[in-house]
Amino acid sequence: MKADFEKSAKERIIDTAFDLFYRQGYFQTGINQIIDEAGVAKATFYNNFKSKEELCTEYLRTRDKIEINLIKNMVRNIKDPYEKYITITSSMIEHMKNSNFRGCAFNNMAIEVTEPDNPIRKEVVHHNDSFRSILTDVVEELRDSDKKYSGINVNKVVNTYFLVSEGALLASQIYHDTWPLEHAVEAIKGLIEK
Amino acid sequence: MKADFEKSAKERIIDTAFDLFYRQGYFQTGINQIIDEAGVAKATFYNNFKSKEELCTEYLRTRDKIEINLIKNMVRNIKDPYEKYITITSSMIEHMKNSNFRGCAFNNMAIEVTEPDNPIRKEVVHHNDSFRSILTDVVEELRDSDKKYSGINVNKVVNTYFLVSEGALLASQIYHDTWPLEHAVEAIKGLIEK
DNA sequence: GTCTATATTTGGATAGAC
DNA sequence: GTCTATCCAAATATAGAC
Repeated sequence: MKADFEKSAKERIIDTAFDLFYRQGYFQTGINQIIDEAGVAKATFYNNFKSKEELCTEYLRTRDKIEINLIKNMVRNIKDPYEKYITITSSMIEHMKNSNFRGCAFNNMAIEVTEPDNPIRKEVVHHNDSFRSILTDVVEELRDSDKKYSGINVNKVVNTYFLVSEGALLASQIYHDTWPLEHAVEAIKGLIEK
Repeated sequence: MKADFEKSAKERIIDTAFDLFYRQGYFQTGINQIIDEAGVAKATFYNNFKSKEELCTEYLRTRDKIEINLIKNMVRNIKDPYEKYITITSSMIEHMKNSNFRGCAFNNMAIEVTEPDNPIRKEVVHHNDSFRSILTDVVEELRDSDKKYSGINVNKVVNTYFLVSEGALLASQIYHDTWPLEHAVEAIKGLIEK
């Protein structure tokens, strides 16, 4: 990780957006605050980004790379397929505590930006697709790991897992509490017990 | 339903907020647009509401009454307990199509308004509690309706049902498609089949 | 209670000097 | 490329006449 003074103006702007868009939301964060905290002049901002919207899509692409890599590394570092399956959801509990229960940066953004065809929303869909793809790999590996899991219908389990985890992340944000995620862990255990 | 010209200024303002806050979002809807479309003067607005935030809480209280009544009436008008259980989620499919996939007005609002202690968020939590309460009634009635359902663990089913339906509503909004809700219907059927 | 007019701040975005 | 200064529109909210 570079120190701040080693970073280009563009990197500092994206770093700042990373924090502010997530914590405060998109429409509650103005360009003026971003350039103040990034320590750049306004003209420098518009020299690097043609608009606030373009900054947002670049920010989301950066965040997607980071978060997807984090999940992939986490999955790679766990040997037991069942533990992989559980940890994808259980690890969200600590994440929510650390982020003051701000939930999913991507889904939050899609809810704020209401127009379905906005480029920002395409990044959000892409991130959800990537997450579902990881889920599919993990559930397939689980199914093939032991005879007792051989009856798993991968698509059905992945779809329900996805809905439960998204719902739990959202409910945890609404209630400012971890109970929805704790219940989600129990629910996804139940998905493969039939 | 009163005609527009019969309504007070306050009623017309809330009607307008009802439409605009949902369709455009809270921070993308300004007071100026609201008073224009409601056909009232700005001073009339501030004579009836002390701030935009107060309008929002009153709007949410109005919407909560309407939506909770709709669900309660729907449940009341269905005789079969299993059909009640299913329809709570399946009816959301048409709702999403009709609203251009804008999802849940309450959860959207809580995501936009980031401060956990904001009065607006208390209305959102209250609405979710009311929905969970209806779910509990419906699942209890299902459990008591037939011996084959007697093994249902009401709390577990309600919690998972809640997460699946919230997740499906959100995913349907993100993907601008009904598939998450269609899958959710299948998933909640599975919850009581064990 | 409802109007017009305005105060004040902030939004996103640009011009022109260096 | 980075700076200061500025433009213009829109935001929330208020004052004062009728």
